Amino acid sequence: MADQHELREKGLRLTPQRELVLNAVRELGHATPEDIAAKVRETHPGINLSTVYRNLETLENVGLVQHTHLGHGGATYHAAEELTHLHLVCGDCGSVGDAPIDVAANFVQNLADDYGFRTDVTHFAIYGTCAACVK
Amino acid sequence: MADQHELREKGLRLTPQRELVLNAVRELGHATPEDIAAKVRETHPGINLSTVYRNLETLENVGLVQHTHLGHGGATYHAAEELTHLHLVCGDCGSVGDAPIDVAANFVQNLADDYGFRTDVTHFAIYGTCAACVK
DNA sequence: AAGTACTCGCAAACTATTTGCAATTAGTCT
DNA sequence: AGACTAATTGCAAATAGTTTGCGAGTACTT
Repeated sequence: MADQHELREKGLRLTPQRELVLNAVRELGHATPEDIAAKVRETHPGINLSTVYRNLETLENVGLVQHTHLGHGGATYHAAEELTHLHLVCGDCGSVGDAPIDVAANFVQNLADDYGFRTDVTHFAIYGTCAACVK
Repeated sequence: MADQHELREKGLRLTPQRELVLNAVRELGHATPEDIAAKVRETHPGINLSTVYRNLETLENVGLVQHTHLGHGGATYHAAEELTHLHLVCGDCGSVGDAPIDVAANFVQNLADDYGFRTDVTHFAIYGTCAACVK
């Protein structure tokens, strides 16, 4: 298992709980820690919420998952492989749409040229009003 | 006082506390509710933190202030008049830089054209690595 | 098979924010 | 100026989300 390799390199283990958390993140796409815990509990009811938090942190350090801020408060997690889109959060209806990173290419380039800032557009959501709510 | 007018229109009052909160937001630029409470307490020690929260909410409804998400968890508040720049948050050193909205004009236009999404670029921070930390 | 250090579950601690309620007060009316 | 009414305040307690200390358990190394 490839995941095991990423972990062992840093002296970490691939425990059943850790694997379950990772799989849940991969299945769910966008998910809060609570969502992930709920998913894992479907098959493994005993898992503790703090274990989910700790494993998300660990998996993020190793580079297997990443988190994004979609709204007020909670972060949501993604598998690192799937982080190829940015998030359009609608302030009116709360929906979360996706858009390919390309639409921001120009913007990212501007920031790099003018400010030397290397942007990660996927980390924070793009906030505004979706097409449905604009009308 | 112009502020009073905005408030009374909706049946709201301009109390000393509310005025202090608004002035603090204007002076501080970027500030968390805690920062604002601390500022207000310099001249008015008795003010309660929940009053600050309630007034920020009220002032936001009226349109005198707005909030932005700069980091994990906490929101930061700005006077509405000053919301003419976006925030570049560095994930390494935590610094917050500013950039004029213009650099995002192109990006915003893309989202409008392709997705009908009306973007508010100032609401969430732009996350990445600042020039100093890149090197 | 045994040892070591990483992990787990649990409960309690924390941080940030919100709410209920009784007392107070800004703005309106007379 | 004085009275009235609904908005607002302070306080304390509640809530939500996340983190931490600790003893028991266990994955991986040799």
